[in-house]
Amino acid sequence: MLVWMESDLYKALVLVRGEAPAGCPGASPYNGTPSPSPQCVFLPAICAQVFTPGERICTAAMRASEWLPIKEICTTSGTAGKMSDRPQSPGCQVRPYDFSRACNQVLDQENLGNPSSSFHFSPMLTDPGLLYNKPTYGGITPASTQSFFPFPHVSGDYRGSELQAGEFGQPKHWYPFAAPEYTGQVPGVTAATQPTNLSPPIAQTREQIKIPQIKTEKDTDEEYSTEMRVQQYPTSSGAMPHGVFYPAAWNPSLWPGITHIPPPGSGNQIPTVSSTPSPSMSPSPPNNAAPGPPAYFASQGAAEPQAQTSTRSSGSSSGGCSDSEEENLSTEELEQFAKELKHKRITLGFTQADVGLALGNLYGKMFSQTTICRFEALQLSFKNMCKLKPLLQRWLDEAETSENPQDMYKIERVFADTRKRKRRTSLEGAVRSALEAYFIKCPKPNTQEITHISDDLGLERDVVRVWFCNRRQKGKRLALPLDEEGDIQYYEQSASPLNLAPSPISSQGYPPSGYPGAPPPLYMPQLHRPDVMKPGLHPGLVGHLTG
DNA sequence: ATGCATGAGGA
DNA sequence: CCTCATGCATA
Repeated sequence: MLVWMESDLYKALVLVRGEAPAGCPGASPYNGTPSPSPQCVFLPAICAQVFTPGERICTAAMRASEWLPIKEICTTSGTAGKMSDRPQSPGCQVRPYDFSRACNQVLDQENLGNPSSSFHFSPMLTDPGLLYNKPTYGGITPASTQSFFPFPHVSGDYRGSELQAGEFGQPKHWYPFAAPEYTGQVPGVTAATQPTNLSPPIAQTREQIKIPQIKTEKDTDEEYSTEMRVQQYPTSSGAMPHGVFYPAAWNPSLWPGITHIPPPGSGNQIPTVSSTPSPSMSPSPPNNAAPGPPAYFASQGAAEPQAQTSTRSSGSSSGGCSDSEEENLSTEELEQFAKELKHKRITLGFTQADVGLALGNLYGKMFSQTTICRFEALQLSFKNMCKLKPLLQRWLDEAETSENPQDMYKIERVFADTRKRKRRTSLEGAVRSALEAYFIKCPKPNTQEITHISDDLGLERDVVRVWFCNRRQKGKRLALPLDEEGDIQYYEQSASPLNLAPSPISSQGYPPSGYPGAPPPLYMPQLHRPDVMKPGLHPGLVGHLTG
């Protein structure tokens, strides 16, 4: 573990939340004291209060890449209340990995192709030795540190050049460095290469769309974006982008009988997650923000229709995830883990995107912020959760113990996005409502029906088709545990060809009175709830299903 | 955080 | 064509 002196903690701190609390003397980020990096600032000891135990700081005595966890000095969490994952204020970021992690590696890796400006600030690693002289890693030299990771490399076999288009061909947004304007949501690419994002302000896309209500984001009309983008990827293989590593072990089994086994005595007691800011096992403040009630584990059944309709609360998830890596998981375990992950991640100062990236670095298979987000929010299928959990678990373990968490991120890579992606269609409220209405009537329209709908709403068939696909998928994710919601309504799949009655929109200008902008209903495969619903229930019933 | 999209794999 | 996993782009 880390070896550090308490005194250091009082010497310098990082503005974890981007800002020091009001009334904190000398809270100014750059109050004259030299800081190891733009993100490390000196603050009076008194300011230690802004930190919460577990958070990481960088003392002046350390190097930019060395971050230590705050222990007891912080008992309050002044700003911990509601922080966003990403520090917003420039220069006050908590991105432990920022410099060092990049520089060390990037530089010696052939990554140079990209004269990305980001690389140029040199990380004051004047004395690298300091960074790696910890007992734990004794012997490791700075050089070797670059891609080292204590744990087993799941992917001894990076499929290096595999460069799967699917994974790497897309523009990824990722700001490994403390770019001043790191906005948090990873807007784009490094400034250096900020591409054409500058898409022409306008254009007329309407033409392709019959209805004015439909608009496409980013009006570039004709062409889908083809711009080149810079991608920053971790890489431990120099020239090789990370291959996508798929552990052969991923042996997704079908849906496990969803379980809800409250392991009574198990040390792993899991608090009831749903309702309250559950107590977290971690030492930090209660800000755990588990979004809503874990809403899934309910009907992912598609894969296994008849399996567990009303289960979800029984036996252990044997068969759950037959993944060599992970034992059988119960929903509780997953929920618990998700919360833990989120909490610790935030505590450690990592963003969801960071985690996804780190996984790529560690296992060769990276994930997007979206995926991590969904994982934390339990919005992935059970199977998927099971699959990801082991990876995240290991990341977490590593992040917690590593003294150089930055190492979890490495370099940046440049990728040219060659794929064209269809402009995202933005459906207007009324159209969405109409689709919802149709969905209620028929969650799974056939080709004809789709055509009908698309004609009716003036949408492209494909848009409609995809919408339904996504809607169904969403329905599954949103499915709430039956038990909990009691009367959740499940819309039955219209068995017969939709009598696509009147178009909610075109015929009436608005969704049928039945579902005025009704929130998405829950979609349940017929097999699950054969009898429960009938189209046309009132919106109120399904209202709670969507956020 | 989430809407729309892509693509693999499966009928 | 669907489901499912996943992600870009955006709210």
